[in-house]
Amino acid sequence: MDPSTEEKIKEAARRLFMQQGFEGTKTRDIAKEAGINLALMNYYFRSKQNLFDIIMLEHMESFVKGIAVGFNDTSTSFDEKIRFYANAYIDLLTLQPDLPLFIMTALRSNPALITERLGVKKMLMTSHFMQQYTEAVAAKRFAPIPPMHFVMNLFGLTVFPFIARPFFQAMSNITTDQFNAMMQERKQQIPHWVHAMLEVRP
Amino acid sequence: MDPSTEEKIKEAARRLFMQQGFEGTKTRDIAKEAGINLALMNYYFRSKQNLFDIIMLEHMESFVKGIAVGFNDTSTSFDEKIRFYANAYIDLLTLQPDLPLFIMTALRSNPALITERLGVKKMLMTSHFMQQYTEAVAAKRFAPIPPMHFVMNLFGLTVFPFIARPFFQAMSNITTDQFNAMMQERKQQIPHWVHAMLEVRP
DNA sequence: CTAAGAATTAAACATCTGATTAAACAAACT
DNA sequence: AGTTTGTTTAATCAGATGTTTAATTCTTAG
Repeated sequence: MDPSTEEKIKEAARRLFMQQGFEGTKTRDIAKEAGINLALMNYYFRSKQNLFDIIMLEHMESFVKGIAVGFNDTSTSFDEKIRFYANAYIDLLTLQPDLPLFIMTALRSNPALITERLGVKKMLMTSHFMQQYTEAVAAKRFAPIPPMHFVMNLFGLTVFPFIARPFFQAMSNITTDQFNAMMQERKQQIPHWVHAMLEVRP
Repeated sequence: MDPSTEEKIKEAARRLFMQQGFEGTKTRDIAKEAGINLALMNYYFRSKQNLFDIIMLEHMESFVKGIAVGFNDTSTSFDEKIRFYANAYIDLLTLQPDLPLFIMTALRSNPALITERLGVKKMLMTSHFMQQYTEAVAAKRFAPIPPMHFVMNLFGLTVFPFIARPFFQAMSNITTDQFNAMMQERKQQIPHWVHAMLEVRP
């Protein structure tokens, strides 16, 4: 069955907003991409801004949830959580490589979005994963790296290659397939690298 | 002495393009921010696109040069180069925190820019720094991490916190001053972390 | 079947936007 | 002085852009 008009608009808008941003995407582009009449965008979503907000919030949720999935599973070890995270998140980003840049650009013009709508702080900083981390630091099994630095490192190792992909592709002349293959390798390596950092003695 | 009209336009455009992107910045915004008549933008720079290209290339140069400065100094050791890089680059990004997002957004819509205009590959991948790296790997002093993964890790640890700053600030409720203080700490830590990763045995 | 409601369309609208023009003004030169 | 060259200004233009309207077509409940 064909997707509904409403869904066709959303799909087209997702693609275009993701690639070209809010101002770079024109209502007529959305209509053309969705194969619908221009007026239907306003009929179903009232305004371009409203459509953008809806899509933005959905993406932000999947971006944050994509990180946090598995972080509150009390049955897994710290190492298992890192392995699970790297796997799941690199899969997500391989399917939606423009997601981080889209989110960060939107947050630049409206930093309050993430504070208001989502319990990011609670979801991540008070997660079982971070509890395990701080316990291990307290027990001196890990180097005393402040939690926020640790989180920056973990996310940076995972997300940054996708944000700077054009840059890295220019540096190494690799195809997108080869790039994706590298990201698969990182699934295995990131847990090792993170583990090594946690052994650092001050 | 007052900056020239041409320079006033450039300064205003730099600020606005950086914060709001190309389409988000209107020619009338630039004129107002620069305190000049609307027509002068076209008089000095012919078109908004041309002005953007000029600014973009300047920023891209400082972004890439900012990385590569010190990478070809044959008198310094590998460790010294990493320490120098972390220091210099975090200083640069503290002064221009929106630079990476600006560059990456522009590269998304025009990935060829970086290939055409700048010898990134040569500047980084064939640098003295990377030679030292591959030699150390060959001599089994470092773990056999492919150079591109190593570069992704090094840049990711440095640049990603600036790109995702709104995200991290929401997570930890810190002020911009506190964030900058954390970045200063990373100057010291990143060399240690990178070093630890290079000890990983497969 | 048919009337009411929902969905779709082409056209129009008001405003915005990048760029140009012609005139006014200023500075430098002879 | 007057002339030329470069700079600035207000007004204007043509096209783009987000949204609305009124008419038309499609669906569906009675």
